[in-house]
Amino acid sequence: MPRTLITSAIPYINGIKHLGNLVGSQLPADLYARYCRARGHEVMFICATDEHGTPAELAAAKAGKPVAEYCAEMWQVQKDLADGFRLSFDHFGRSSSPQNHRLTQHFAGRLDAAGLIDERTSEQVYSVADGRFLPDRYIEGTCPNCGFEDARGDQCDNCGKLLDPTDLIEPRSTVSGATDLEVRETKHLFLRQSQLKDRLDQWIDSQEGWPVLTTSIAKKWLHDGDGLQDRGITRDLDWGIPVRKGDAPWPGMEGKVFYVWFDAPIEYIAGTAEWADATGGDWERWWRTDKGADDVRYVQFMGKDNVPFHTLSFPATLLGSGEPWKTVDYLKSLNYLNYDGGQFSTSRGRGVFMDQALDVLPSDYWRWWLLSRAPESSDTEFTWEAFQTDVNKDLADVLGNFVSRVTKFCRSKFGETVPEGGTPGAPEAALIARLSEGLATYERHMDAIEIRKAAGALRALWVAGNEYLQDAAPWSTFKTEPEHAAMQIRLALNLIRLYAVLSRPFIPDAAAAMLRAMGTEDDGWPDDVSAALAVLAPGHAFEVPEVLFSKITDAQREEWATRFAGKRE
RNA sequence: GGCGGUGUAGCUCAGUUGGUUAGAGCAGCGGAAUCAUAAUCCGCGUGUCCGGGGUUCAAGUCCCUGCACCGCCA
Repeated sequence: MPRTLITSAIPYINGIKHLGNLVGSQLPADLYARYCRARGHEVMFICATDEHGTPAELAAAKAGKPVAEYCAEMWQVQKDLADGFRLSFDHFGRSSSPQNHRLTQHFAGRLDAAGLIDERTSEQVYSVADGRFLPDRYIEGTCPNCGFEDARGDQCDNCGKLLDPTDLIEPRSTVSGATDLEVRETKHLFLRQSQLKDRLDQWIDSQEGWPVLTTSIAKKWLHDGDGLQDRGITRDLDWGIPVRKGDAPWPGMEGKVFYVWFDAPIEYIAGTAEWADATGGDWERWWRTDKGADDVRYVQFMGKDNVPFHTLSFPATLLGSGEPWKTVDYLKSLNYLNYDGGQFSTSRGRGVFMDQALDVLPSDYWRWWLLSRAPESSDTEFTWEAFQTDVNKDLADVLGNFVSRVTKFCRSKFGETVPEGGTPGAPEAALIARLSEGLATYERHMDAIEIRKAAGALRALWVAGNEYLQDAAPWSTFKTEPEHAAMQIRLALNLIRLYAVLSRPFIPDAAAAMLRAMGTEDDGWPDDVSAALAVLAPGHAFEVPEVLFSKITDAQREEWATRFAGKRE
């Protein structure tokens, strides 16, 4: 049995994610996980919240809560939303877990033992009133270049000039507004990625068939300018994983934590360990090639902004450890989803956020639209007009109506059982041939994680059913040859079950409703279309389901377009 | 400023390693059917493939250059 390890980029703890974030990693990862399971793979699908760092601390402070409490609450919020979108994680972990503490410290210790860690001293701005060092962008002041009063320590938003925090006139902390800032020396650990440049380069060259987007980004970072830069992996913060060398203290690094980008990807492994601790499973057989993971295929999903960390930083950690860790085999990166001519904006509340989306429509609507229009080769655009017409057409008209017309016709002519009689002929053979070919196409695209193409292939299968029905015209044959009509409609009823099975990765709820209506639990992936279309035998009872997808009206569309146009607090 | 991406039918986008008359879905127009959520099915596209050079027997597909939009970085 093939074994597939799947991870989705882990969403930051701070706030609810929008649809662009969702379609960038979690949703396509879920599609693939569901597909692999349906094809009989042993699947481990891991996601988590990314909880460390300054933004989390500040968000907690704003909410008036201890950061640990804030994170625990927001984890639950994100978990519930993930459930709402039917994201089928085997485990949804937390980067703040004890497992991740242990593993992160372990990796740091190994990297140090391999001579890949440097201690370097630098100067950073310290806020006496806040009792902490401030990252550059949390310092504001007057721009020395243009006089803009709210320039940040890294750059002036008004004139665009790049700044050093010490350039600012009358600098202040954005955390507290304090002005008693001073420059202090501080020591940090650096991962010597530059030492691993050639190994990483080779490793990337050895990968087959990665998307151009992925390799071009990685190659750029490897070869651009002075090449791959060493990276600071610690910070002067309270909230995070304490710097330790494995189980031992790290002299001189007391009170410091690992940088969020060092510990976040390690949470993929730690999340699996969390799963193991919760279920009694074995996480090492997914991650250690010396302990059973050598036959695992590991696939990662992420937005394009995360590519450097997954092609370089995280592999540097794994390879640099000198231990036989499983590295990614295929990395699926996605572009951005834009919202109606601009970007989604968390701060301005522009666009649709996960909670709002579920508020407005069932998850299948979103899953289908986002996946079937996934931003694979370029950024893509969400508009309410497109969403309405696409969803109404694909889901309500083509698939939903097929289920309706078949079940209702059968009920009125034969009752709510699969009718018997009649003999399939050439049109039925042609349909099966066409479906077999279409199924192969669908599988090929899904195997390759070509999401839009897979959605198109699936839709084509739905269309094939409508075309068959149109040509077969059981409403017409029923008048003269009722047995022939019975055969035709029996085939059509079986098509509903087949569609449920094949569509399930995209629209799990609707698929479950279809199976329920067909009165069957047989959801096995079809090896043979002909056999799959004979599962529901004559005499088998079914029910006419509720309308699977009601249509989005113009009034709804207009209301939503207005509601989500922007300015949420 | 540096880097990367994008620019293909009204709209959203496909177009493999350059190779027959450039495609899909939606929208639009015409028709068939009436089982169905007025849903379905069939037919219909003379597009400067952003502009300009170049390489080639052959370029949307490679090279140079210009323009436009987007993003990232310092």
